[in-house]
Amino acid sequence: MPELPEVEVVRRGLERWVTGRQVRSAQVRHPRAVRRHLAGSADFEAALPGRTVVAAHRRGKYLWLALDNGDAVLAHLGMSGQLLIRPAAEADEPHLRVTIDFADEGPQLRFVDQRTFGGMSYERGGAELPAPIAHIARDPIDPAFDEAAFGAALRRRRTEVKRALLDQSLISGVGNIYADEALWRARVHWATPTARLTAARVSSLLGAIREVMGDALAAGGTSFDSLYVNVNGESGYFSRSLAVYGRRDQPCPRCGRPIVREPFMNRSSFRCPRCQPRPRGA
DNA sequence: CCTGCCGCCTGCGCGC
DNA sequence: TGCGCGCAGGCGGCAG
Repeated sequence: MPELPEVEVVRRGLERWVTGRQVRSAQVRHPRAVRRHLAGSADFEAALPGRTVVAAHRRGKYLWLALDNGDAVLAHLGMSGQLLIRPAAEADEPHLRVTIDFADEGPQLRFVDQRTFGGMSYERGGAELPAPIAHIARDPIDPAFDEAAFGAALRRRRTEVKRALLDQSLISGVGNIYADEALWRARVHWATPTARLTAARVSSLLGAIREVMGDALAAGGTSFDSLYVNVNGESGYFSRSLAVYGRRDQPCPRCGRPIVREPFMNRSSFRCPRCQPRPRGA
């Protein structure tokens, strides 16, 4: 379940191992992996040869490789996606979806994705910011993130705070795990109406989001310093330090009360019933 | 425009 | 043992 910190680790890996290299060929191994590329697999494969990767960018959970002609390769890891750097001679992974080879005959870039919620597309003119993600808000560790504008927009919403945190057009990069962790750190109940949040509470919540992501990034930052780029949310490097997510019936690290799991949008929310009491009327 | 909800996918773990 | 089901969940698209 890659969220912002995991995706940023992948971006750094791509920056290190792929920028400056010229593509020789691209192979789509499973058409669903390029379903967002409306022109189809053959068009995706034809667009890449000869192009040189000039940068690796990220916004929220989206990644893109800027190319020397102003175009870009856009990628989203979805639930289970991985971008791997592997020698061409290495055996295929069971869920290998896309392969990109380079003219230098060095290691390939492979997109592996078990559940195929993720995917890639070739975006003409997308080097700066690919059109399909123009609606994605800046993320909380982006220097250009506008805290005041975020607070105002958040409090204008007529919804619950966790729904708002998961809305990538309001703030990007936050998924179910870090939403629960940040809400716990800020002692906010997931169902708190956004309209009822004070500016101070929004500021504290944003601080908690940055903190939990910063911790994750620090923990994960060591795993890309080798010949591979890897994301694996399930066995993730950060899962050990989670306070509430997935910890039903286990003691709250702060007060010891058992963590509760509650249904939320056909999924789950985890919280401490003492530190994060349900707001009146919610 | 705004908000809420569905369905896409696959593997795993559980209960019967 | 084996089967079926619930669960994991980001996000585009659509309904109201």
